[in-house]
Amino acid sequence: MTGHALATFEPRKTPIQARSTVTVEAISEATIQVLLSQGPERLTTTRVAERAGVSVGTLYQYYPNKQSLLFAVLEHHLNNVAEKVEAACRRACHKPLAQMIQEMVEAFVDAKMERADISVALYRIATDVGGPALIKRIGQRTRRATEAMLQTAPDIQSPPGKIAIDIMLAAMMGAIRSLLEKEPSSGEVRKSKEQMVLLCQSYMAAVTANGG
Amino acid sequence: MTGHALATFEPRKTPIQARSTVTVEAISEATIQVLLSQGPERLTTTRVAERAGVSVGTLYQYYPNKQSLLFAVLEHHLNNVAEKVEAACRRACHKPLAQMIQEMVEAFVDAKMERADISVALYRIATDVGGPALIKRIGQRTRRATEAMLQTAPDIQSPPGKIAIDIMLAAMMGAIRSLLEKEPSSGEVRKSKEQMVLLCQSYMAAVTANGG
DNA sequence: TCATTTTATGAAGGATTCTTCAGGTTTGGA
DNA sequence: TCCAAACCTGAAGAATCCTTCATAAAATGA
Repeated sequence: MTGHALATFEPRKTPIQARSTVTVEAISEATIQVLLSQGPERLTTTRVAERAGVSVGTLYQYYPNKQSLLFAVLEHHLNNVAEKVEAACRRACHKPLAQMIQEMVEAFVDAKMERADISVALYRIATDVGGPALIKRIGQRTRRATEAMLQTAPDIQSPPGKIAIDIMLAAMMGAIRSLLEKEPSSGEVRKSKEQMVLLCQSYMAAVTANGG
Repeated sequence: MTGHALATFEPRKTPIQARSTVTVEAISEATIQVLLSQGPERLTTTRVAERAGVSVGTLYQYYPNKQSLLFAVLEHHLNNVAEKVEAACRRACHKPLAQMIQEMVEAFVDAKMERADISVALYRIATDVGGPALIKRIGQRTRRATEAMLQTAPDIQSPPGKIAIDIMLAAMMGAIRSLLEKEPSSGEVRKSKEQMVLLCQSYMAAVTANGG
C-alpha cells in the first residue's frame, strides 16, 4: 500500500459497472478542463461535477475529498510519463551516449506533449498537499532509469555523478515546462526538442570526458 | 503605467509615516511565511494579518484584494532577480564566452538563493492570475540582457539563436528550482552551481561553434 | 420477474473566506 | 496645546465552498 499519510487520498470506491467507469473518467477529464479554464482557485467539486455532467454526490462516491481528486489526476499523468521514459531508457541501453540521450529526451518530451493540456493544468496543482512527495517519488524513478542506462554506455570515460544526472533532468524539465506554457506549434516543438537533445548531449559529453 | 488589466493589483494607498512602512513590510513578510507554513490553499488575508500582528482592515488599506498582495510580493522578488542578472550581464560584456556564462549563471543562482524561502514560497502562487504574464515579462528582460551580452563575445563563430538562449535560460531555471526545493546545504549549492555553469557553457559552446 | 447491489441525485448543514465600514488611536506640525 | 491627516481595529455581511445523507433510479443475475 501507499502508507498512512496518503490514506485520505485513496479512492473511496472502485467502479464495477460500465457506466461508473465512464463517470470516473468524465470526472477526471472535467477536472483538467476546469483547472485550465478557471484556475486552481476556482476549482470546485461542484463545478467539476457539473462539467462532468454528474452531481456532486456522485463525485464523492469515488473520491473521499477534493484533494484526492487532484492527487489522482496528477498521479496518473506522472506515472504515464515515468513509464514511457523508463521504457525508452531500457531500449537505449548499450547504445552510444549521444543516442541514449536523444531517445530519453525525446521520450520525455513526447510523453508530456501527448496531452499538453494535462501537463499544463497539473503545473498549477503540483505544489499542493501530496504533490511534492509524489513528484519526488516519480523523479527518483526517472533518475534511476537514466542512471542505469548511462552505466551501459560503451563510449564514456567515467560515468556521470548523481548530481550531474539530477542537473540534466531538472534542466530538461525546466525547458519542457517553458515550452509547454507557450502553447507551441508543432514546428516549434520539433526545434525545441532538437535543442534540448543537444543541451543534454553537450553536458553529458562534458561530464563524462574527464573525472565527472 | 502597467495597463488596465493590472488595475486591480495596484496598491491602494502608499505609506507615508514610518509606522505604516513597517506595517506593509510586516505584511509582505507574513505573506511569505504563511505561504510556506500553510500553503496557498490556506493563505487567508486574516491569517496573514494575524501573523503580521495587525488587523485585516489594515491589510486592506494597502492592498485592494488578496491577489494584489500576492502579486506585489511576486513582482518585488522577480524584479530584484532580474536587476541582478542584468547587472551581471553588463559587467560580463566583451569577456570570453565561458566567463560570460559563468557570471550570468552565478548571479542568477545567488539572487535566488539570497532569499531561498521567498523563491520557494512564490513557486506556489506563480500560476495564479497575473503571475504568468509577470513571469513572461521578466523572462523577456533577462533574455534580452543575455542576448545583448552574448553578442559582445569575442570568441564565438556565430551568435546563438533566440531559441538556444530561451532553452538555456529555461533549463537553468529548472535546475535552480529543483535545487531550491530540496533545501540544500551550502556545499550542495556550490556543487550544483558549478554544474549549472558547466551545463550552460557546454551548450553555448555547441551552438556557437557551427551554424547556430 | 424480483431482490440485491451498484450507481446517481441535489438540497442543506456547517465551516471558511473576502471585504467593508463605522468608529477609534496615533502622529506631525502649527 | 490642538487639529487634521494618517493609521488602525475587528465585528459582521455576503458569498462560496466542502461534504453528507436520505432518497431514487438503474443494472445484475437467479
